[in-house]
Amino acid sequence: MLFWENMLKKQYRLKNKSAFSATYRVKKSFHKGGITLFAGLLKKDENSFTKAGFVVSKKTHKRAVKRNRLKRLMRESYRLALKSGKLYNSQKYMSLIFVGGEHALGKNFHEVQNIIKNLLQRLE
RNA sequence: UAAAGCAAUCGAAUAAUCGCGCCUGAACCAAUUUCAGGUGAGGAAAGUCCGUGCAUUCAAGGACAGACAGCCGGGGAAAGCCCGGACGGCGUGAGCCGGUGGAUAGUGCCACAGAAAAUAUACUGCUAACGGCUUAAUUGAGUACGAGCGAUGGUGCAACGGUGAGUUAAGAGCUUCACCAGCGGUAUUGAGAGAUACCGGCUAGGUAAACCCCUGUCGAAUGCAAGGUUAAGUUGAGGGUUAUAAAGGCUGUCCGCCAACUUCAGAAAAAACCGCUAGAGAUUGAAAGUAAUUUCAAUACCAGACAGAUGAUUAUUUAGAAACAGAACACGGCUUAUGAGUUGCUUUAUUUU
RNA sequence: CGGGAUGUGGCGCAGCUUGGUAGCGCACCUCGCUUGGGACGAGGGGGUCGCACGUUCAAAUCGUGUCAUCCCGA
Repeated sequence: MLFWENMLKKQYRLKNKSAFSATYRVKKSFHKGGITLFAGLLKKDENSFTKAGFVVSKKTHKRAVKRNRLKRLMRESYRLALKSGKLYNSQKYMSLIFVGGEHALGKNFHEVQNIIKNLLQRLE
């Protein structure tokens, strides 16, 4: 389980456009507190990494600083969840996308962390 | 002490734990990965309002359009840029603001009101000095017909210089006078925009952020998702390429120029690398200049991503809780947003000496 | 990153070119008609013209700046 220590380096992130649209096409989503979680297909190869993407749309807020802030909080929450092993069933999927909405913008780190944790628990 | 004005500066700090992009080196090496070290957002990175570099395509050249600038001098690659000055406006003041050529080149517009809104004398009016007429019969009285006048006119942002006197039949810049405004000329002064003084004639409405005129400047289009390289197939190869007309392309239009057609083969999507950061740079010092700025010397190399790196938590401190805000090819400006402070100079008011 | 538009009563739109009165439809209020309601008829109210500064005698209209929204291209 070495890769946990190095999680969210470049190769563990969801990157290209086709992978994003493929994940969206599954239409498996959960919503809580302004954050929406999209999950992709189940893994075919157990050794491949689960890739995660974080999205905050420009329509959510105009200022780049506030969008970046929410993205960083979501990424940090996911990283800490990985580190402590509280991933539940999320690693069965090839890809995960977290989409930040308008209601999640004002929240601090602990609130975001609880939301992410709750979303991960609901994955089957 | 209080309130202001201008200029400069700063754009949270420290520690611990967990993390990220890029570069260099080492280990293992096919790639990955690991370890160590270095480095890692702004004063506005923003808005994209101007101007450049750079790149590609087109362009023989010319004409007309078109765009931009608009007091003077200087700086600058250039700029709706900067500095110094002039003039005008605002403020008790320190200071601040100004797209500031031309209305005598021409055209247009100036609602309502008002006689009239720009060729003033059509209208309302004033005048019996002069001519005429009536009366009386020398002088006088009447009459606005001729003639003279431009003062009077409930307006309006604005009424063809203003106020006051003199002159007159009534009147008037009427050159008769005083002061003021405006125009022209001369002299002095200044590098110039201008300033000051004197003289002259007697007067010219406003609007050019209405069209426009004048002076000056400007190859055009597209923007790093430009554009180039890697592997095959990012189209290529062969023939034709005379004339006229229409459509098309080349710069917005025209002159002008290019090109047109056909045959064969091919045409799914994505990726990596270069461009990509050594520069109209940065910091420090010296010199020239009122300043903008320029020159010289020294020092160091200081983000380069591509779903896109600076974060999270805890503790302490200022102020228990820190503003506005995130590089995406680069640079010079402008504009806008911005918390708590600090420093220097200056002004006004009050109090004390 | 680049380009183009639009902001006017509660809603949807005119008016801007050529500057002087802000208008239309729906909605709202009152009255009439009706047993009552709707429809219809008559009357009425409601607008900082996104915001700020400027030009002008005068600005929704002209100029500059700014804010917001929408669309398009790669």
